[in-house]
Amino acid sequence: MIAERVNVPRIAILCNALADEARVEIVARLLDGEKCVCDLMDDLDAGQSRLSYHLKVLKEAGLVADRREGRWSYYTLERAAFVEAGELITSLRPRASRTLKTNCC
Amino acid sequence: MIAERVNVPRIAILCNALADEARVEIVARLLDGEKCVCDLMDDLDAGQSRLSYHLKVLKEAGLVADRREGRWSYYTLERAAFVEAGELITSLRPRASRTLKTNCC
DNA sequence: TTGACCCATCAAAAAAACTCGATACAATCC
DNA sequence: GGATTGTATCGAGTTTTTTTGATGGGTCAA
Repeated sequence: MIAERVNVPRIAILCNALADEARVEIVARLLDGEKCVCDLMDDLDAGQSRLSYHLKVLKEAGLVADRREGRWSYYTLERAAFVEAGELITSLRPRASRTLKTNCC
Repeated sequence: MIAERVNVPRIAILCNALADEARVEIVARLLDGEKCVCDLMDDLDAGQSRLSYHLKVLKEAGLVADRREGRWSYYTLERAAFVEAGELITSLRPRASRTLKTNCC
């Protein structure tokens, strides 16, 4: 049984956070570095409450962190969570098909 | 601009398919090898139409393939799609923080 | 203090996802 | 043939997610 070695709830949470195009867009924009909500409103053109909502989903999944400075909230990507997500996806990857010739001997 | 290098729609489709615990459970079970719907009904205990529905979502995302044999439909994981998913997640991973000391010199 | 600004949160509406039972269909068995 | 089995699909109902506009809190500048 390999199934037990899979962290099902965590995979679902992380993937759920990345299941919406708007949120993936946000992540893509944050690859350029820290941004405040108003920057993101310009980049994507989305309403403020909509962005706040999606940022909250990303934050609750642990994929982004926020920092307040005066009136602004700055968001950044949480690198560790993306590393984790990659590892969890890898845990779902079946080993190479046995129908392929082995390349030994 | 790094954002343009990210395949936003594909990430959303793949993650959406893995955003539901039932579907991740199915994938986890398929790690043990090909199974028919009735096998999965036993493993998870879920109704038949529910499983068909989730299998369809997984199939449309390209994560599983099916094969008909007589009355049975056998499902398997599509390794390539999981490799792709891992790469796409990696494309969202920010480079290591600049605040860490570089380990050169 | 007043007013402008950035943002989080709320309530309501709209849209999408999910579940369940029923039906349909093809393959097998008698 | 008729009955049974394994599965896909449909429709209705429910639940969850997403969007939108409104409200309010905190910050800053005049």
